[in-house]
Amino acid sequence: MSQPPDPPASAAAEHPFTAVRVTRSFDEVVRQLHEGLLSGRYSPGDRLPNERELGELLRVGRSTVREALRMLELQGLVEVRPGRNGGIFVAEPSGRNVGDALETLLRFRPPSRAELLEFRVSFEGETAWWAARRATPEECERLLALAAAVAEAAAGGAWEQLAEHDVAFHEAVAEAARNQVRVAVMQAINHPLREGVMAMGAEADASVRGAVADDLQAIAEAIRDGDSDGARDRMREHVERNPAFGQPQT
Amino acid sequence: MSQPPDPPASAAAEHPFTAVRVTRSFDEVVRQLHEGLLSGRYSPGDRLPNERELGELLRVGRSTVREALRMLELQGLVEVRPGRNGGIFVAEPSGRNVGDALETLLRFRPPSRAELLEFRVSFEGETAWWAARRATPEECERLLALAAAVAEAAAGGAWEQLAEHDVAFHEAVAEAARNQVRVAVMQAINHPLREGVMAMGAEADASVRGAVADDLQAIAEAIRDGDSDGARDRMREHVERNPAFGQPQT
DNA sequence: TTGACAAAAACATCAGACCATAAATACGAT
DNA sequence: ATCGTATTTATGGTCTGATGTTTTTGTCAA
Repeated sequence: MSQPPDPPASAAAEHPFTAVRVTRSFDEVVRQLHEGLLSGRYSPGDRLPNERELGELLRVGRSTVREALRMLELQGLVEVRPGRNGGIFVAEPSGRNVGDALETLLRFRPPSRAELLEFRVSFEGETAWWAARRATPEECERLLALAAAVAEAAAGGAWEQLAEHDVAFHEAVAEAARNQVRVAVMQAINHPLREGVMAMGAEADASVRGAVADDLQAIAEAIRDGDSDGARDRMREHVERNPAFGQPQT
Repeated sequence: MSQPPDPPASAAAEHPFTAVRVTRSFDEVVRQLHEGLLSGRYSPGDRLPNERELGELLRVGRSTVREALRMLELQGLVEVRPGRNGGIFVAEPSGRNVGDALETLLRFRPPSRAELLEFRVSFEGETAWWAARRATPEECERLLALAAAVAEAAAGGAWEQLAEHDVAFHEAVAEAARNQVRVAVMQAINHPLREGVMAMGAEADASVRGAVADDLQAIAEAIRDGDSDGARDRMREHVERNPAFGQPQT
């Protein structure tokens, strides 16, 4: 987004000068593609002109287009597929990429795990509070089903599925809270968390695993009963007991 | 990050199969550069081999290296400078890029103003709470100075500066809360907010403008006094009174 | 000392070729 | 007709070499 205009960013704030920055042409291509995607002329799944055509339209070389596409791809705005009937497709924006960015940051600045936990305790607690006030009966049912699925996976030792359902549960809570911002943030912090959950599962003993499922069940019930304070407190305890963030190594 | 392994992502979760995905070579280059940067052999500011040399080392063409570099650059891991004595430099990882990613997402899935406001009330309130417990004397001084700057700008009708300082104040609170995740989220929600603040300034009458400055002053004082509950409540009131969110159009 | 100009080192861009992939199509045997 | 295989074709993936642009450094003369 605002990268080209102000690279120094947090630098001095007293001089009215800003670093001269000549726009590289692939940055301009990125900008134009962003505008095109925002214009509403495309829907997720639509195919954009291919690389060669884009180059002609924008009057730039193919490699320039490709460098821009790599950025769009990393931002999760397009998906590129090779082969006949392949091409450049508009993607469904999701918190996924924010999560990837956060994951990268945490990989390169590991000390912030405690910070992430601290944030999650308050954020997820609040989210549960709102979910308890807004969840529809269908959503409550889904939450209970997911809690049950986690219990089953824990009993069966299926770590992968346990992680999958646990993440789904947290995201479902955010959706029940009816707030896109929360959904985005939840997706962002849950993706990097996921491997951590799996790593934990492999080590944790049965009591811990059972506790996870019990926690989720209690949260789901509180949300169903509209007990917002209870949902918040139980979620906070759950997150605190299960930081679930393993070493984000390769 | 985890992009290459599972493009379908949220698809079926019952089969143990994962989509076959041939690794493009620039993805491999990204992976190796990540490893190299994580290895600890480089410090921020160090210069990596130039594009041609990297291509030779990794046995790939220069365009492949460049596509990888665009991604590293977007992730905030390297900085590329042209010219003699230019090259590829290791960057200091920061929450900035997470903020950019979140900003991109919000640009493409604009949340309603109500949703953003609701999130901000709780998020910024909590942030102020932590700031009151952790701010150093220098940070408190900076907060008070920023509040004063806002008051001055409001009195003088300098909307641009008012917005600038207001945003800086909120980010300074996040920094005082000593949590990178909060800083990243704050940066993310403040960027789209900024234009909104300016739009508001042009319309608001003097009393509103003065109230903004008073709010910030009160918040800064509560943080200085270590009154965490007071800081949180005042911040919540401030945000509620000043949603300040224009249309996030181009 | 100053200014103008040339040289050098790096990224930026382009054009074109060729490879790899995956779907569509054609074709031939059953 | 149906199935399986081969060919075609549209697309992205990669490499190469040439050329442009930007920035710093060096040089030389006024």
